[in-house]
Order: sequence, then structure tokens, then C-alpha cells
Amino acid sequence: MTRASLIARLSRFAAMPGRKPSSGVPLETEASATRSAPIRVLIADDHPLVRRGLAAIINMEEDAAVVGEAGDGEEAVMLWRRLRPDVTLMDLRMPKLDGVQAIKRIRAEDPAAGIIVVTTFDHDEDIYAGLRAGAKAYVLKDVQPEELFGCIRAVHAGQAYLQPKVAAKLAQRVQEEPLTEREEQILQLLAEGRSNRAIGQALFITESTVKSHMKSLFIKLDVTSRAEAIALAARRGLVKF
Amino acid sequence: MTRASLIARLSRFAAMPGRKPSSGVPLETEASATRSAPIRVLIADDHPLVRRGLAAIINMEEDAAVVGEAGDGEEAVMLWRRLRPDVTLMDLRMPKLDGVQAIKRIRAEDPAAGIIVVTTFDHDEDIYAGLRAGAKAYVLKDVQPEELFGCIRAVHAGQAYLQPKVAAKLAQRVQEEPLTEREEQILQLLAEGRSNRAIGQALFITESTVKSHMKSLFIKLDVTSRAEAIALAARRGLVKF
DNA sequence: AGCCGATTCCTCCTTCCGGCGGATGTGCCG
DNA sequence: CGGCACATCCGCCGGAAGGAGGAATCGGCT
Repeated sequence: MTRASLIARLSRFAAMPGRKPSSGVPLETEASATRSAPIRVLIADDHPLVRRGLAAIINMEEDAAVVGEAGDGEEAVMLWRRLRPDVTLMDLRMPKLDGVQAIKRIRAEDPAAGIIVVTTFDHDEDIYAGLRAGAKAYVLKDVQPEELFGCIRAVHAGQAYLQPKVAAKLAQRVQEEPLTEREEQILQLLAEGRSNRAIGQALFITESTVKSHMKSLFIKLDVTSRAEAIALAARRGLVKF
Repeated sequence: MTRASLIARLSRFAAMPGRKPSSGVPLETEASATRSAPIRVLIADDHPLVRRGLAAIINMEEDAAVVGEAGDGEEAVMLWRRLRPDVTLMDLRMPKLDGVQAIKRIRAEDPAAGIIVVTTFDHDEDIYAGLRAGAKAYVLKDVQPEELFGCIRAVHAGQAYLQPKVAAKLAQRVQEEPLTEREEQILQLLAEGRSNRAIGQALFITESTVKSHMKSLFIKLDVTSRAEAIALAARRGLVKF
């Protein structure tokens, strides 16, 4: 067995309360008398590489310990229930259940849950959605590791945390006109390349109505053509391709 | 940080049955018989978090050692020159100089350089561009760490390596009609939401010519409207937003 | 020389889009 | 109740987009 896979197996033991490693050696939490209990961290990210990497560098910190890893949203919620970590690092794009939904479910069970969104996406819409869902912090994967550690400690202490870049995007987002549900649906179908008629058929409304919504959509997005609207929606992360 | 202390920290919360990692006893029992110098690895990724994480888990392997980290394409080329690593892990989206360009520069100096693209992007266009630039392997960040290690060893041994998923995308790409340079320019401007007239003005050609190119573009992409073309281009990674 | 692909330009015609002006019903909230 | 936002629909019209078809130039390749 390689050293890495050995450690991975062992950290899975650590992720299971009530179970002890077969050797019977006590967990080190009890051994460090002078230090207080480390911050228990759960990681949710669909990329094993990123997950392991994050876990590795977080575990290098004296006051933090990764207690579990989830590869999708459902697993994240389940593991959170079982482990009740102090802090959860959550990616947004994940299979089965996306990060925003996972955050909502966790927050429904514990409104004080400390969740940090860690993602590559800096679209203002993602930031807005993540924080609205109840995340305490939002950091991009371009943060310095030290800053992430600081963020973890801040969230553990009950504080919020935003990178300046993220805060700026959020400020931008809040001063944009929000789209109605119908407008979002139409924008999504528009971004799939459908014509007004096709959109109407998909939503069981007339082409006239589609045009009507399209009009307000253009005004809110401040564009003059559907192509422009698609380009803007792509930049802002308003639609999924 | 030494490898031994790293392991010690990682195992703070989990005992290692049958082994004593921090005792100073060498762990390389399986590999020690035929052990040679470790594979020297250079990492290029614009996210410090990912870089450090990758470095941490690669350094856990007995036969590999990270000798350098680059945060952008220029740095990657410079560090490669200085270090001459056995294997380079290269992200595609990086500031200053993107991964494809960095690979080309390195390959220009040493056509035998072992470069592995490690990225989240599974667009067929990215895969094609990366391999055309001279990468020996292309893996997505959703690989299992063990598979990445296998890939590193394969490339070090002079072999190529492709994930099945990546190979399938590549096969798809080669049977698509390639776009001409002009068509790519027009597609890019189209994806920015410009009208035929605006595209013509940008490229100093008449609107008629734009329409003419647009026609062949639609045929090659197998679409019937500009909106569809934008949607397809976004999915395939043909354009940058 | 002949062929082919890329690029440039054109006409004719139809369809669709986008801007203009409305209208109606529904539900919510002070 | 009277506004307000939202969603649904309508006609009109000019202009943009898209389909069909042709044609000239240039460079490369056989």
C-alpha cells in the first residue's frame, strides 16, 4: 500500500465517530493537553485531487483537522449530519446536489452552521446565491492558503469573511435589477439558442408573451440583442451551458 | 517541512496500525529494493491552494518530489528552464501566458519534455489544443490521486497517458470540421454579442462577407441561428467569455 | 496547367427579431 | 381600495438575420 492511500484510509477512520482504529491507539486530540481542540473541518468538493490537496494542507495547521470528505452535495449533507463539523468547505458545482442546495439543507438543520464556499467561480450570481443560501464566507481558489486558514478560524469564531474581490462583485450584484422567475427561465432557454417561438412552445405561452418578457429582460440586462444577452449572461454566470 | 513531520501531522488524529511514521524508520519498504532518484515534478497552476495541495499529496509519494511551483505561464517556462524537471503538471487557464502557450515554449526547447495537463476543463477544444501543443498527457481534476501518480510515472517513463473520458472527447473533436481562422474570429465576435455589421466593422470587411462566413460557420457547427452557435461554442469551449 | 480551399463580395427573398404602442387579469401589500 | 409588480396577450413596422445561389481573387498543391 502506498503511503498516501494508507493515510486516506486512516482519515476515514477519523471521520467515523464511535469507531476506533483497530490498533486501539488513542486519537491525538487527547494527547495535546496545552492546545484546545482543533477546528473540525468537513470538505465537500467533487474533485478528489482538490479534496485531498485541501485536506493535506489544512491538516498541516496545528489548530485544524479534516474530519471528513464529501464528493457530492448529498454526501456533504449526510456527512455534515453525522459529523457536525465546526466548519464546512463547500464547492458549488457538484454532482447530485449542487453546493447552494447543500448549504440550504444544512442551514435548515442548523442556522448557525459555519459554511465556507470555496470555488473557482467569481460570477456575481454565484457569490450572491452562495451567501443567500447561508454561507458565512466565500473565497475563491486563488486565495493564499494562509488567508483560507484565517477564514476558517474566523468562521469558527462565528464571524463572516469575504475577500475584497468577492465583496466588490457582491456589491455589483446587489445594484443590478433582479430578474423574475419567468425572465430567468426565458434567459436560460435563450442561452440554449432557442427562437422566440421555440421558447413559447417550451413554456406554453405565445410568442407575443415571449417577446414581452424578452423586452423587460433586455432592459434589465441593458442589452439590445439576444446575442448580447447570452454573452452577458455567460459572463455573469446567470445561465448554465 | 520535512516529509516525516508532515506525515506526523497528518496522522495526529489517526493511528497507523503496524507502522510508526514519526519514529524515523524508513517507510519505503516496498520500494527500497529498487529505489532510484525520485521523479522531479514542477507544478504550474494559478491557484495557490491547488498548487500547494497537489504538491502536498505528490510529496507523499516515495518516488516523486515537487521541485518547483509556478503561478502563471511565464513563471512556468522560467522555472522549467532552471529546474529541468522530469515531469511538469500544467494548468491551462493561467495569467500572463496560458498553458497551451507555455507548453509550446517548453517543447520548443526540449521536444522530449514530459508535460501533463491537469485541468478542470473537459471541452474537446481544450484537450485538442493541449495535446497539439505537445502535452504527453491530459487529466481532469476529477482523477483519483492514484491515477495521477500512475500518470506521472508513465510520462516519466516516456509514455503518453489519456483518461478514457478524455480520449473519447478527443475522438469527438477530430471528427468535427475544423474552423478556419476567419471563422474563429467571427465566432468569437459573435459570442460577444455583436451584430453582423459590427463584426464587419471590427474585421474591416463588408456585412455581406460576414454573412458568408456565418453561413459556413453554421454548417460546420450544425446550427441554424447565431444564438445556437453561441450556445454550442460555449459548450465546446470554442470561445472565451 | 488545373484544381481546391479560403476569403472576399454580390443579389433576391423570407423569416425573425426588436422597438413602439398598448391591453387584461391576478395577487400582494399598505 | 388603490397602487404595484408580474404575467399574459395584441398589432404594427423597420431592420436584422438567414437561406439560396453565384462569382472573383489568391495561394497552395498536384
